[in-house]
This record gives sequence, structure tokens and C-alpha cells, in this order.
Amino acid sequence: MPRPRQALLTRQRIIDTAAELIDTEGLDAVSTRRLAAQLGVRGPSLYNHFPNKDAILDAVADEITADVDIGCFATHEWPDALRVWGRSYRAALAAHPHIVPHLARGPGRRPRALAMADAVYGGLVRAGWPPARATHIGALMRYLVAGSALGSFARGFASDPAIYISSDYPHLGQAHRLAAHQHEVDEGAFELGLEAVIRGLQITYEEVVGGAHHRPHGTESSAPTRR
Amino acid sequence: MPRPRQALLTRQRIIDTAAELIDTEGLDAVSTRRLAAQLGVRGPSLYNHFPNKDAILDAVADEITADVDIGCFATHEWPDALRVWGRSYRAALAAHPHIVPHLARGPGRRPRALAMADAVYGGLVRAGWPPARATHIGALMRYLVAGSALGSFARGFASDPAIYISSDYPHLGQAHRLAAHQHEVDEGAFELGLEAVIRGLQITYEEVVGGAHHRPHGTESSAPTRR
DNA sequence: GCGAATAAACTAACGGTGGTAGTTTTAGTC
DNA sequence: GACTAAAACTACCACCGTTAGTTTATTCGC
Repeated sequence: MPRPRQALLTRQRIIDTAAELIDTEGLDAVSTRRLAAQLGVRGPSLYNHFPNKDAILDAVADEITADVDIGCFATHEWPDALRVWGRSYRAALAAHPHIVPHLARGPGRRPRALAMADAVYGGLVRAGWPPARATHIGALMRYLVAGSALGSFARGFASDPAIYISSDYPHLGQAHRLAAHQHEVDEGAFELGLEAVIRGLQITYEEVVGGAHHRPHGTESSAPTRR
Repeated sequence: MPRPRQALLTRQRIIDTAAELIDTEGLDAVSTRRLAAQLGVRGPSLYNHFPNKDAILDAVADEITADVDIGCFATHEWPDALRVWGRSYRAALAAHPHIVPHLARGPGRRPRALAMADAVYGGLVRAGWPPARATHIGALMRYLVAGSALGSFARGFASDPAIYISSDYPHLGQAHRLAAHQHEVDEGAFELGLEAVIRGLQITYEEVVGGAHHRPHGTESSAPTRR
């Protein structure tokens, strides 16, 4: 009916309900009408609180980013900070895999996503990494995290054994069992990648930064040029 | 118009036109009616050739997978094979970034994607990697490639400088310039990650496989536990 | 305290979406 | 030459995001 005595909707209530709907039924299940129905309301009412549907999804995405640990860059050496951040970043996204495609488009204007980028970049530069490299490392970690949270690698394989019988796939005889080991495969692959990347970066760090943490500035452009 | 003397549609023509539409206008622009219009036809006619829209997108995704070099696993040592495969995999996806979210859900039943998984897994196992590790490496590479092709890291930052002025983001003063260096940043981050991963894996390889390529089985659990 | 402005719900509607049913005509097969 | 299958069509269906305009309650300025 018309304006109620007590407001039925809050930004926060909309965000929470949307997140719940996304988690339980997937991104496609979130229509303005369905979300509104879940809230006991009528669709267009959402537009009193958000300019459009995308803004709702943005708010959900930013909410999720709040669970990521970025304090570690102030308290740990950079390799450990990358480890802690990377794991909490992945855990936050993997808990809500259905919005990862939306989230992975970048921080955009989401304040918490920007704060995360700021902490990572700042921490790496403070540790002595050249700015362009710090950018690369941040990007690379996002690749790993988003790629791993985007969709389960293991679940991507159909669990119907018949598919893999074809002689075209001589090595996939056991692939139908992957889905059952989803968690182990995805987690294990991420950990393997995280450790490999950090180990590889430590070698690069020695080469590039060497022993001196405070390098004379001006030798490395802040604009990420490479030619 | 009833059945024409010469068929207006072909599976291949639909795939090609859909790919073109995706590349030029994005995934959202692909509706059955728009795609049909581009083909000089009326929407429902597509359903004579594909069971639903998703099958069309699947076919486009598989077409793109055809450009990936998987022969390298037969001709190169595993570290070089990973390099060649990874680069061509990423190049194929980055050429069509708009379908990556669709593609990244896994091989499903797409034959070329399955053939790729088969070649990678087979190649790594033949090189001496334990099966569980081979699975992890394949997953890990997909994370890196899909994460990097999914959406440009650099383009994810708004190019409006005003956003980054806030004192909440003390290190992002130059972030608005990222978009201009998109290609360099994305490419550089991927290369950094690829090399770091391979270097890290080579260390693991020495530890796990050692000099002997044929290790007695049973010493390595298939579950990648770390505690 | 009162009038004006704002806020928060609603109904109705627009154009677009994926998909289905049923029709017509052609092409190919026994 | 009769039958079947294929490939286009028209006409829908229910749903989608969004806008416009309405109604009523609250809040703010004087």
C-alpha cells in the first residue's frame, strides 16, 4: 500500500537478502521481483533504495570484500602477508562463488575493494617492490584467487562416466570422480599455486631489490612501462 | 515464410555470428532475437539447430578452445610445455574476453575442452608427476589463465581520478592511469605469474619426483594434505 | 502547529527476454 | 508418389529491468 508507518526495507536488509538468494539459488535467480518477494514487498520498491539492480549486486560484492584480511600487510613481511591475504581473499570469495563473475570485473567504485587494492599496493611498495611490479603482483594474485573461486575446477567436469569413455580422452578415465573430490582439488590447487608464486617471487625479489630495501627513486618509472 | 529451398542457417554460421556479436557488443547483447536478426532470420528458428541458447554459447566457447596449442605436451619437457600451453590458452581467451565467464565454468561436455584437459593431464603424468599433483597443476593453470582473461585487472579501475583522492586510499593516487596501460599490466602480471609458478613447480618437482621419473607408487597420498 | 517537501510503499505499463506450440512448405526417402 | 523430417514462420507465455505516476506517512522549516 502507500508509505508504511515503519519502513519495510533497509539497504542492509536488501543486501543481506540478496546475498542469501545468490548463495542458495545462484545469480540468475536474483530478479528484482523475486528479491522483493523475499522481502515481502513489490519489486519497484527496491528502487527507493538503490538506483538499479547492478548497484545491489555491487553492494553485495563489497560486503563480501569486508571479510578479507588486509591488516596483514602492516604486520607481516610481504611473503607472509601475501599468504594471509591470499587465503582470506579466496575464502571470502569461495564462500559466495556465484557472485565472483560480477566481482571479478574489478573494484570499480566499491569502497572496500578499493581499500583492499590500496593496502596491497602500499604494502608491497613499502617492502621495496618497484611500483610497476607491485601492480603486477596484485593483479596476479587476483587472477589466482578469482580464477580459483570463479567456479570449481573439479565441478566443471561432468560426473557422468560415459562422457569420458571415448578414446579421444585416453587419460580422463577417472575424471568423473573429480566432482566428488571438489573441495580437496580446488583447495590443493590453490595452495600449490600460492606457494609456487610466493617462492617464485622471492627469487625475483632478490634479483630486483637485492639487500637494499630503500632503493634510490627515479630508476623505475611509476608508470608500468615495459618494452 | 516456410521452409526455404536453400537452408538459411547452419550451425557453423550461427556459431560464427554469435562469436562476432559477443566480441563486438558483449555477452549481454546476445539475445536469441538479436542473433537471429543478424542472421536474417526470426528468433525461434535458432531452435531448429540448437536446443537452447546455452548450447550456442557452449559451441562458441568450444570453438575458441580450438586455438589452444596442446601439441606442446608431446614435444616439450613439462616446464616448457606449460609455458607454451599457458600462453596460447591465455591468448585464445583474451581474444574473446566476454565469454570467459561462461567458459570458466569448466569443460562440461565440450569436446575440445575435454581434449585439452586430457592432453595436459596425460602430459604431466607421463613426465612423472603424481596424478593428484597433475590435476592440481591443471587446475592452477586454469585459475591463472581464466583469472587473467576474465576481465582486465587494469580496466577494473575507474579512470576518473576523483575517486582516488579520498584519504582512504593513500597509495592509489595514480590508479586512474592504470586503464591506459591495460595491456602492459595484464600481460606483465600473467607472465610474472606464469614464470613464478613454473619456477616454484620445478622446485616441487625435484622434491617429489627427484631424479627417478618412475617412482614406486603409494608413497604419495592422492589427497594433498598440508597441516 | 501547519504547510511543504520528502520518503516509501504501491499499481500499471513498456519493451525486451528465453522458450514453446503449432503451421506451412520444402527436401529427401522408401 | 506417399510419408517423414527439416527449416522457416507466427503467435504466444511468463518473466525481466525499469519508469511513471499515485497515495500516504513522516520530517523539516517557519
